[in-house]
Amino acid sequence: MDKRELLLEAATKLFVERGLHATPTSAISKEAGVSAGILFHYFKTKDDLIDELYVSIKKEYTSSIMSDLDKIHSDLGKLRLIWSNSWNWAIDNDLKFKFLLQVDNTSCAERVKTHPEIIAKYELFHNLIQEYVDKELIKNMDAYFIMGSMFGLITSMVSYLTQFPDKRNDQLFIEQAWEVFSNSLRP
Amino acid sequence: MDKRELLLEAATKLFVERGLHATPTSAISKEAGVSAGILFHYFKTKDDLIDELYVSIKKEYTSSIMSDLDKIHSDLGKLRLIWSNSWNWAIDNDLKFKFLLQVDNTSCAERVKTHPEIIAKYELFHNLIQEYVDKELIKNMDAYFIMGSMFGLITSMVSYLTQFPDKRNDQLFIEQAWEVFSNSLRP
DNA sequence: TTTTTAAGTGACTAATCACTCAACAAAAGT
DNA sequence: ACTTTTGTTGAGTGATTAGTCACTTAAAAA
Repeated sequence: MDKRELLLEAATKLFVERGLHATPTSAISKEAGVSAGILFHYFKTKDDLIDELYVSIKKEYTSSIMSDLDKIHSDLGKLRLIWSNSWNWAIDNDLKFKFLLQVDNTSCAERVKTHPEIIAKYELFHNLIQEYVDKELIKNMDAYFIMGSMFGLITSMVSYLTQFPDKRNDQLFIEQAWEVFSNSLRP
Repeated sequence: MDKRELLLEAATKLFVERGLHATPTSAISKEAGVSAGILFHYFKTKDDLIDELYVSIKKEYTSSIMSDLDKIHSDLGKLRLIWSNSWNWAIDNDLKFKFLLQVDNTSCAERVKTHPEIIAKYELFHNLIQEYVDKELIKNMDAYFIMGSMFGLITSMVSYLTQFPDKRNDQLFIEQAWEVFSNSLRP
């Protein structure tokens, strides 16, 4: 078992449960079942661990929302796939998603948001949105604003589905939620 | 000058700048220009300070978004006022808003979300939304889902306006943003 | 085989932290 | 005037924490 990975997993769990400020490194290594010292072999400092964890989860998220797009050929179909990819990933990885929410609005996210690989993924997403704007499939506004609105709606949907898990398989609900989302972007 | 208030203000600033986990109580009292001990005269513990800060800001926010509603008589006008109240408050109080974002997704928000005064404000808001749903002014979905969508969109709009401040007075932008919002709720 | 490099341990430490407390100052009561 | 209550200080304390280090084990490289 990769101890680095064990540490990242343990950190995710504890950070979400207790918050960054209430999770000592000793608790992380204990939860991971490894020695206290090894954490500082893989990560220079605690902040370094937080940064790397944030980057790796952000990468995973941004990758997963763009997956299987090539299998869909209609334009709105692609948008709907991104939408469902997003909330599906968030629900399947709720600890990771909660960690993202917690750190996204934090100063330590600033340190990290410039990471080239993450910027690249966002550019990809941005270009796709811009394409839709150009094709007049969605409202003619700044693509970054539209991306933000998407994330805002997806985040609130995920929070709702976390609170009411039985809605996850409620096709009527899913369809209505999609309508809320797609109506908001309609030109 | 009320030292309790000075402490809360200093805490807001530092928590947003450095994060909860990197802000010692000593830094808070220093920033507030008061002695280290007085913090524990007004707040039992550091967590208590965080809780009280969160509650007071949340109260202020929930109050302000519902203000002046009685001056408006058309239904959609009221909804639009809530919408603009929200992002105006968030922009005028960006530190406080950032603090809310940071703590909202945290385990320590759980401790506090049950606060009766906050629940009361949300009930008020919830009832208004439910009224709109009943009048078929907005989509027939669970009012809590709709509230969540509203907050999601408002949050993303505020983030955007924080990044591009010159858009704040761009009437075309404001109007389009309102359309995004109101379209999303259209029945 | 021998040497070098990397992975891993856990007791240890220096620094930091949340929080206390004895002393004092200023109102507020009486 | 005197007493009580409340606000305020900052040095001090014990506990906790991030991070180190001397050392062990394992695996590559030479």
